[in-house]
Amino acid sequence: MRKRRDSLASVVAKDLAERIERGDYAVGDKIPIEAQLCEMFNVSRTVVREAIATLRSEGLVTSRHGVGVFVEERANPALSITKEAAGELSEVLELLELRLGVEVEAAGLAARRATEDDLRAIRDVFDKACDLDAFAEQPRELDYAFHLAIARASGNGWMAKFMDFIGPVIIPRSQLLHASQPEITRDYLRQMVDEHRRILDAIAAGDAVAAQEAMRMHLSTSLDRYRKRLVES
Amino acid sequence: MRKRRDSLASVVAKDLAERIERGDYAVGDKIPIEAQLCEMFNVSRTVVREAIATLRSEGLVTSRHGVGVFVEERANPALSITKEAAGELSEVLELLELRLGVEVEAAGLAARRATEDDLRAIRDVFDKACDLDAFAEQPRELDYAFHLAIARASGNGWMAKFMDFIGPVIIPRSQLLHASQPEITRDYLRQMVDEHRRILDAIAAGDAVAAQEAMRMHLSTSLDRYRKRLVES
DNA sequence: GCCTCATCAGTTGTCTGATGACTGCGCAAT
DNA sequence: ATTGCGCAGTCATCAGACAACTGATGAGGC
Repeated sequence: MRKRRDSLASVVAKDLAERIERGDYAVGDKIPIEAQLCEMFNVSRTVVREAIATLRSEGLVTSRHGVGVFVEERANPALSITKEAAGELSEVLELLELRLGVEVEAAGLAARRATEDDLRAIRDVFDKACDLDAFAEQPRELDYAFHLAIARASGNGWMAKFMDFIGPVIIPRSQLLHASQPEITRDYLRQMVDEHRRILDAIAAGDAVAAQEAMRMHLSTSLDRYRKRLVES
Repeated sequence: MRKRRDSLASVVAKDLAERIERGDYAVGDKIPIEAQLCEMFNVSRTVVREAIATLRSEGLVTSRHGVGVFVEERANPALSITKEAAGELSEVLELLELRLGVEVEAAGLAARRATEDDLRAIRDVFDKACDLDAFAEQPRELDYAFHLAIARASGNGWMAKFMDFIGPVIIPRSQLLHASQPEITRDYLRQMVDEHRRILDAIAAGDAVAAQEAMRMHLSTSLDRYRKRLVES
């Protein structure tokens, strides 16, 4: 009985998207004209147009003025993180696992490819975090900056983009997430710096395997901390 | 003099998005009501509503019926693959590197967590590809299906989503990409089946390290094939 | 004093009808 | 055969009205 929850426009958009995905309308096909859609869904043109505006912004269709609306070959299934998903602790855990895979590889590539500039950038961030007081103030931000610098040093644009992508989740702003995060002690920070140093050294030495291992170790530790947190709650 | 190129709605949407990104309206703030926006941009309500529908679908704002439209904290810088990027061979290469990192991890997780059903699903796809004639007909599709099954077996939703995400690039439809792909010989298919078998066996045996290594080997091979192709062209 | 609930103003959601703008196609003129 | 024109189909935009929802205010009962 919760039909009021979703607006008509979004219902129509979802339905249309489904039909397109299902292949009812093939790529390149023209979908029914506005008037027909109005009749199909028993809604006004306003609603239909808003629904199509949504699909268009998602790249599922394109409108051609005076001609019609056509199904687009969608090359962007847009990997996106929704708030709800990011709110679930278990989802954050899974995201961390994904991140581990990517970053281990990034560390390996960085060891092979990092330029002098890349290394300097990584070292800069690392040095900043060596000051435990500064590190304690922005633990997540500095940690993230370190990892981002490595992703950049991998010379792989997608990895850098990927880190941008999950950044907002790693540095959570919502209270919910903060509450569910492990507490940060002085000892923990020291350990972090140590782990960072191992990664940095391996990359600087150009030892890809060692860099991968160090990164895996580092992320596994924080993954375990989260896991413990999860079973506690 | 290109004013006719973009629809009013998209112009308004872009402008509003810019203002939001720029911080004119802070997260949580209510943006001006529809009537005011109409006045600001000198457009009708239809246009404003379509623009807002776009922003909403992008997660930049949320509408609350009877209250207003509010700026969302957008946690999705939307990792998306654009057509142009996917067209560049070098970009495909980098995407493959990213994929390698994710899939190596997925294989390891699958070895630890795969259920009976998961294993059956992987084996089904593998068996299909064992018939070299069938494999030759849809080499990329079957290979992709195998990898997708493993990602699913990892028990990590994000990894499965990630594979969905890059699927369209791995199974390219555009002529451009096909032309730039390595040619597929009978020998190559046999080798693929062999590599797949190693991965499958390791996962079935629950040997995470072996699964990771097998997967890394498998993807490295195809990465090398692409690299060779790149220097040739 | 405090709680309950009806009412109201403000805002988004939906509907309707009309007009403008653009495209593709056929047809006529050359 | 080519060119140009007009027409029908379709999307884009406008204008106005009403419906539905929310949050705040204030009246009334306890």
